[in-house]
Amino acid sequence: MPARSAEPAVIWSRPERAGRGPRPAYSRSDIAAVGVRVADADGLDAVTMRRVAAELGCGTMSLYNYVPRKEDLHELMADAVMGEYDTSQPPSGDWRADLLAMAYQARQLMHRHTWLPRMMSPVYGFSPNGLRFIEYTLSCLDGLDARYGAKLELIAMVNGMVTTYVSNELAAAERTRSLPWSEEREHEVRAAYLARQVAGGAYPRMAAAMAEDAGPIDLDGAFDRALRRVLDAFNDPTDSADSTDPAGSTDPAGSTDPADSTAPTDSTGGSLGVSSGGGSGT
Amino acid sequence: MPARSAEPAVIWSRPERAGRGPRPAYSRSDIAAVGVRVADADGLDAVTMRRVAAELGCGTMSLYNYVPRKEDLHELMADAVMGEYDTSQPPSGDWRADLLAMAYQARQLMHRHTWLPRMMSPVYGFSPNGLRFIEYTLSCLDGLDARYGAKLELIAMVNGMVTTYVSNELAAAERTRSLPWSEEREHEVRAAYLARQVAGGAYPRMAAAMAEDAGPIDLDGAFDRALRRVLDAFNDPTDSADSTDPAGSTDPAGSTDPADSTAPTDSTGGSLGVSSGGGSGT
DNA sequence: CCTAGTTACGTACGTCGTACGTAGTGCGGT
DNA sequence: ACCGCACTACGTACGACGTACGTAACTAGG
Repeated sequence: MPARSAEPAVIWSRPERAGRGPRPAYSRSDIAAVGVRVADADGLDAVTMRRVAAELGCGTMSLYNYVPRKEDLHELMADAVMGEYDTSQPPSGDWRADLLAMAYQARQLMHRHTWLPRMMSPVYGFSPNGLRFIEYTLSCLDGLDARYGAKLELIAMVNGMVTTYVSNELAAAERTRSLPWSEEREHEVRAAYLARQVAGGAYPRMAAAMAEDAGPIDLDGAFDRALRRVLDAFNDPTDSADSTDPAGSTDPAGSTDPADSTAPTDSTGGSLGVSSGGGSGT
Repeated sequence: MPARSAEPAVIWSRPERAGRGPRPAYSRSDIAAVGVRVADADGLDAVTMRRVAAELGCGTMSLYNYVPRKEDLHELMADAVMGEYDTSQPPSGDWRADLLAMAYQARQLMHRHTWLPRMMSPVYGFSPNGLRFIEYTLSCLDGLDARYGAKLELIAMVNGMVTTYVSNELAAAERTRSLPWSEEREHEVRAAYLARQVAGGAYPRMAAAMAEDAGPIDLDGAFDRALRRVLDAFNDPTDSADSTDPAGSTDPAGSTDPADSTAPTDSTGGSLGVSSGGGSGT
């Protein structure tokens, strides 16, 4: 990836329409819609500047007038699908129920747009529809006695769990299709490997797990219970140290890392939100 | 990405050393170590076949003798860092405490290798160290009366929560450094945008959140409590519908999606595990 | 010892994001 | 009115990337 020139701003901070030149031929939502359509149809990797520009009906480089970086295209897409959240119903007064309902909405959203979990990443800036989502979710939490920072963290955690859960679901679903070498062959090879490893006797429990008849685990139920528990955990601050205690309870060790347990400061930013990019490091 | 030729197998199913030709100059762990080193130093995106081959001391295409696809390189890397799990201590007998300890180990692991969360994805096949990790964690759960499928799901859920949590942590940490345009400028622009949005009055709660003095939220504590709750949730199957009930309780709606609430079958595969790739779609 | 299968690796193709230059366009200020 | 400039449009091109392919060297099993 070549060096970036300038222009720090998140895309939302630049106006969609500049005053001076000829009027833009396309709107942001046009572009976002194309991106979403391509991603839905052929996967996130198919969303290239060239492809989107072509489907939009313009030259590749013209797209850069609207979207300075590909990352911004992703942000547009994420914002677009977050517009699908239904925030019309007023909060019921039961914040647990409302948050759970939002979680299920998120799950459906990710089912409709399976590329969404891949770009779920906490990001500093919030998109318009992201703000709308957060504001609504916060309104669901009005009955919860906590600081907004904590509420945002709760929302982030719930969103993260949904992402985790849906990722598992989707991975299981994807596995059954879209193998170039037929599902059986793939399964066969992997199962053979696993069986060989397990046959050594080093992994008796894994062996038992494989042998287990695997009646349909109530995945939905498990997810539901876990979610409710997390929600409850933010309500009453009872038992922290239940009875027993692990090696280190609240924050064991943590020495050799950079940026270890430091600084949960600045609670408003970086809590949740959908966006892309995801810093590589350095 | 060009078309793939053949060879379905996961990398672990091919022997490291073939009998016939000259002896390979490097081992898998050599390669994995280089990949990890590069990723730790310069981010996951810096892990290219060329770079790794160069640092390894061989031509680019020679690397393909060891690693048929870049994805497999990632798998090698993931396996390598999963080898850092300490599974030497026998389970204490308190599975909650043990699982919590493993969660903290995972957190530290992701702090040491910040690229790890990005390739955390449930995958069908398990790497050697992944198997070791799962086997050990399952042994921690010996005292839990549940099917192995459920236990694997629990492990997956905990891992997912850790990933979510650490991703949040890292995003907050990364935000403060590694901006090409100086931190202040970035913050300034984003804050300006956010303030402008919020100033409209459409997002009163977000405004309040921003105005909040943001004393240090007990992020660690919140995570710890949430984790413990989830763990407890898998123990006693009491309250599903606590008192109130959201719009849809166990599985609301779910209509327009492909692969909606179907099929949690096959519990042994696709539960957890570290790997890369992550299907794009289609 | 032979030969078949491996390792080593340079070259090359197709793709990507995107910097840059040029030409055309229409609004804002005078 | 008009003029200038900021904007749009977009072709070309560069430097990555993953990796297919062909060739030369090598070594273990027959």
